[in-house]
Amino acid sequence: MAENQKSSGTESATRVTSLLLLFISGKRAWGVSEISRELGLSKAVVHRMLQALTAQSFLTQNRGTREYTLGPAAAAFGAAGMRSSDLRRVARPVLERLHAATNETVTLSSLVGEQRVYLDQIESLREIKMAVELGRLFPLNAGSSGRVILAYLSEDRREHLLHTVLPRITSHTILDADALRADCERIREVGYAVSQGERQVGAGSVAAPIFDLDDEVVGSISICGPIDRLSVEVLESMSGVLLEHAHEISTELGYHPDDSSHAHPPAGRLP
Amino acid sequence: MAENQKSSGTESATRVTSLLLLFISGKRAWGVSEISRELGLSKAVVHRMLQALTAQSFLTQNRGTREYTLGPAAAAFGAAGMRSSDLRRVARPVLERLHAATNETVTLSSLVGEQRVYLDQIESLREIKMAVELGRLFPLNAGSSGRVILAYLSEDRREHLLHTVLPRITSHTILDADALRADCERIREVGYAVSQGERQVGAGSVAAPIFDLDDEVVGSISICGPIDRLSVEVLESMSGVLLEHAHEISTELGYHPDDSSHAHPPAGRLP
DNA sequence: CGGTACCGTTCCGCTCAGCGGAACTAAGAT
DNA sequence: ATCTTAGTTCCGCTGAGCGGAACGGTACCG
Repeated sequence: MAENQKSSGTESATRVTSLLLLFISGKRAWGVSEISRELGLSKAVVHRMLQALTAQSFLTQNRGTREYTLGPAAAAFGAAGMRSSDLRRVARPVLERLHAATNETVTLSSLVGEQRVYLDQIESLREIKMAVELGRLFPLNAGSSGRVILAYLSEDRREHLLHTVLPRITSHTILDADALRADCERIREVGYAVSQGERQVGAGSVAAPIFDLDDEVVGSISICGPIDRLSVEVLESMSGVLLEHAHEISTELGYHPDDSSHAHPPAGRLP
Repeated sequence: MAENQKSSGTESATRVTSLLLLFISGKRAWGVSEISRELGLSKAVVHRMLQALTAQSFLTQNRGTREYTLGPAAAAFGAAGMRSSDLRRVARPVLERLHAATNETVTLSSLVGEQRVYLDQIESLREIKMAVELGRLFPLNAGSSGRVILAYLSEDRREHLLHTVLPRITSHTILDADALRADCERIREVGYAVSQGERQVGAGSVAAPIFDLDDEVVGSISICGPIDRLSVEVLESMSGVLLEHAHEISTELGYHPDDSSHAHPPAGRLP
């Protein structure tokens, strides 16, 4: 998790972002030494960055424990990010229809670096239902929403990710690279992913990918809920309507499957 | 607006945050040259920072216009930032009681740099009601929630702010520095601020400050609604209950008005 | 359709921001 | 009392990255 990819641009900016990203990776409060170990930077550097970010209200320091947490500027920054998210805005009405059609919780995830984040959800109206935590990062190997993104990533990025240490979330999380590779292939054949209890015990979900106008995967939508209502068979039976709705979002983002504006599936930013 | 205060910590981190903060100050999309002018940095520097931030999904670049907007990683901070706000968590139950007592919309604002942001609200149950947009930044000179913060800022910070160009939000926004100074003094005498139509036409509000354990103002709560229900007299009559609730929040944050751990109203971070 | 005025992007040599090892203090834990 | 681990501060050396200049692209002229 302490991987710093060869960054374009200035390194100092990348440091700031990776520091900030720590605070949405589960753990809320961090100390200087913890961060220094996690990012492989000297305590002095981390301390100075934390001071700067605290002065700008992006972080706040707990007087007692001396630990840092996200501050009001982070909240404002995030709210602005939500508002100006094309994906979220475009997906909202489609999610509403999907929710009406299934009466289960439906979610929207977005790719962020080599992880994903829940950008939106509409909860089921049933009494027993599932609800996810918005704004928290999850790895791509656990759960259908993540793995369907993994399956449609460019091979370079997928392989790079598969060569890192994959985190275990539940006892059902798949960690083996070969198993993941095989599953990704299966997912690409049918167009959607199904999972049970990989990210959240007692939960089942089916997810479909969303593409942008460059034909690259940018996120996914899912139907999810308690496992005793959503067996594999039920999830499979929902894949049709799910795929239709996912495709609708992609189309509105400018995706054209038959588009050949690029010669082939494009890789990075090389000419 | 292109002010860079003498920052503690590393300057490069401050640069990154001030760049990010640009994107929550109204304008959604920014180009390299615009930012370079706004922040007083060379285009080369800005370009490199933008590349780094884009690679990390904090920003995305519009292929057509080449302008940058907030990306999915930014959106991830929305929910996460809100969740980890102490102020918000502590204030929530108090806001609920205040809402029950008044049946008007009640809001929570937090100081961010020289502006404020709405962190939370509970909307009135009436049909004609007011609702604010969470996570949006507003200047301190417009509206009661902002000005009550301004009134209790340290004199240094207040004067510094009054010497900058104040933005006009509505035709009723007060811009004159002397008028603001006088109003701040009046506010400190009674402990609360009242405003009508300064930030939002047709809206009236009364606001009280919230202090932390350093006796510094960190935010405010307000009661607000349509002006024809909330005349100045009505707003004044609500100030008592408002002040009680605000005080309750401050106390839970560790505020002790009779505390003399510091000799006098403290300024900055000097020993 | 050459001229003009922007835009974003890239290059490269110089320089000072800031890195990091070390020293220090504070607070638990043993 | 001693050990461990936390956060913070200091200072001299150095390479990350600054910024002026040059370049290529696009849009709007007259």
